[in-house]
Amino acid sequence: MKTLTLKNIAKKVGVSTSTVSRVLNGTPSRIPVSEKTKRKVHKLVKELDYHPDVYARSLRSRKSYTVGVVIEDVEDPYFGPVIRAIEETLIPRDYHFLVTNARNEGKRELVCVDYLLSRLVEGIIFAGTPEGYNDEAIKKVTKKGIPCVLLKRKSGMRLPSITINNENGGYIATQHLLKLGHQRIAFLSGPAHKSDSQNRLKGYKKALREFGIGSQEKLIEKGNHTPESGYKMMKRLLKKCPETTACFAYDDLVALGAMKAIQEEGKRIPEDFSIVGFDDNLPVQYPYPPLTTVRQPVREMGGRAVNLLLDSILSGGKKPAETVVFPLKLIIRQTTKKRIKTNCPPIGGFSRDVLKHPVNIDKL
Amino acid sequence: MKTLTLKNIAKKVGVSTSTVSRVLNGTPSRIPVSEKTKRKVHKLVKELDYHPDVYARSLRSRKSYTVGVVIEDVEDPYFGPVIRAIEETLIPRDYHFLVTNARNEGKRELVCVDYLLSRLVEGIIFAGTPEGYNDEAIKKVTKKGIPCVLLKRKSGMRLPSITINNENGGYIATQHLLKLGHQRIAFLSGPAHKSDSQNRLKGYKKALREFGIGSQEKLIEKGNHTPESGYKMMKRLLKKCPETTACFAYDDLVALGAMKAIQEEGKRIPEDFSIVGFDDNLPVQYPYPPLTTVRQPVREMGGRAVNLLLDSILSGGKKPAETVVFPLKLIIRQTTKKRIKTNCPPIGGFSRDVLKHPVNIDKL
DNA sequence: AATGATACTGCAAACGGTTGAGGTCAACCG
DNA sequence: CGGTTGACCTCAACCGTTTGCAGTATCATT
Repeated sequence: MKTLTLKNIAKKVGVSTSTVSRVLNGTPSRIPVSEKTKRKVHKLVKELDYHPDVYARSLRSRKSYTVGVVIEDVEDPYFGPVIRAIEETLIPRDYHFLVTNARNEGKRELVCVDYLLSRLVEGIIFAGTPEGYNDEAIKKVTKKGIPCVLLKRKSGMRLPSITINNENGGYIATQHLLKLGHQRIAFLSGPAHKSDSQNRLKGYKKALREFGIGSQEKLIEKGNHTPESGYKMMKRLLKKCPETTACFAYDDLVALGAMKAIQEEGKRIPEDFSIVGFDDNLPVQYPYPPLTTVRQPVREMGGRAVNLLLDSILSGGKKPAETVVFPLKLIIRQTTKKRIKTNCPPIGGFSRDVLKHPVNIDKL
Repeated sequence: MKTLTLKNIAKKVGVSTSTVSRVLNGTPSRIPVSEKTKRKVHKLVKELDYHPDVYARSLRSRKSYTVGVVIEDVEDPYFGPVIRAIEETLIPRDYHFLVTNARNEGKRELVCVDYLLSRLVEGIIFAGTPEGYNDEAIKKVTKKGIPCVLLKRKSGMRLPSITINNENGGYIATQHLLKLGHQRIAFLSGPAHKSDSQNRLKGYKKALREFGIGSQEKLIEKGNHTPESGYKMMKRLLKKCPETTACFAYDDLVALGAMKAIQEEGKRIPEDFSIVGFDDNLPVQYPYPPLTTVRQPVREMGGRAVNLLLDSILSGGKKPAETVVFPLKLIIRQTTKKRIKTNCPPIGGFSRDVLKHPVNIDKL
């Protein structure tokens, strides 16, 4: 079977390959093609189901119509929806993509990038921040003038980025608990050096302040973002401050671990203890009880990353380094509940309404 | 900056491009190259960090050194490790891969396959069985003489396949519960028409039979593979047969939903009720309590799929349609426990030891 | 010494497109 | 009517490899 080429089409229509090519590529270099030939070519292309050869095309034009994606870790369920979103946004814009896996190792990003560059990708999305990351891979790419977009990827470089408002996330989570009447609210932090962690903590503190409750150092536990860590943190916390009735966890996995510790200590969720997570990955919607959490609009974020990148590619990389911050949404499920009043006096001894200024309960 | 090409290398070494090409490709068509030139070329290639242009190479040779992967649904966390495993096995064998997402829609497989074929992939792994699947996509590929491997992909075609022994999985899960002294053991089935479901059920029945306990229709619930379904099945079950003390769930998600129902009904896990799941996806290791489950060796399966495919490609597709069945392993965590004897009489009224033959307790 | 085989190496034609530099023709301008 | 313009189209070079074919040098064989 002969392969179907431009030449075949050209011969059948009765024009040169150049013309057919120009019809197919929307006539670059301002050379017009008559409507009649256009129609004839398009008709035949459709009839014969002709698709130009990717390799020939890219060899000549030195373009790949492809963008690369460096995923922090494909085994992390967080990135499934990211990939899906990227795919869904890219295809309609006539681009394709190449996924690579940094395996959660910063230095593997370089391997990924080398591969992508050898494939002549026209842009790269860095999705997520692997451990031990640095900017080497990103620099290598930008140095070649290839546009990058950072999606939840930390970096010291000024580049278009997609992020979330971690502070606001911490704020709405904590506010929710406060509105339910909780006062002794703990924060189970992720890695202390991570900015995510720091910002969620900021929001947590801000909410407490606004409700006239100062933050207490002893209610803030530090760990990392695993269930084991959540479990340990909660164990420590309950030993130290058994009167705690609620907590905001760095993320859903931490929350899952914490829930285990809470229930092990004989407390019921949410009757005795309320807990809020962060992320809302699919699988955490169904532990018992289903987790109240702060949802990231992952799909939208992935889509936006693609659009930012494509705009940058198509405009010749002359776009400013826009940073898009996505809003977060509290998803109320069944791990949070109104605090049952006990004879334990409220913190500070007076009601919220009376308070005008934050009080640091450490001093009381 | 001039791009580094074969010609540059050739000129510097003082030979023709043909020779350099032959050095790099291990002399096809049995044409020898002197050791001296080989050395010189290799040295220079390393020094200049030359990598042949993928597009030129593929255009000329009509080979892509690439295999395609059709993933049932990238959002399903099951496939993260699959992708990782494929990657890890492929790279050392000097191949690359292209991932496509069937989005859990059978007919989208065709779109994926078309894309992969346009990229001249040399083989395709079908990972997972999307809903509404049929063999059209697979047929399209095999018709072109391109090797396929099926990884947990159902199909009516005789092709190299990677599967698990579902019956054995059902067996070891149920056996575990039986050994703990449970007798009224339920099975929360997945979609009844799925062979996975049927085979796990078979194993379940077999174990019961071996322990001298017949299976009871009323202890078998039918649903699909979601937590919601697990929740509903368990609710129904506990209403119908409150004396049930254990269950084997179709998969981890079903188990998660079931756990919710169990705990809502005031039963403790595992003190009052034991439960075993299936799959052992990462995120289910940390609900409260951590789930006892049947683990699939996903990594190994992915790796094996790649090796099967590559062998088939390199041998020119003359390999037989081998089917590899992977063993399953029971991972005992904290949702299963020895049954506490109550005054509820054992099924059949006599002990296990006395029984030589299976008894259908429906008849008792 | 002529012949043949063997070990290398180079030439040049592909592979299937893209694209800049003309070429033709009709319409339009002064 | 000569010259310019714009629309439309073709020529042919080129992208960076691979590979069939042919060529040369070396060496053993008869």
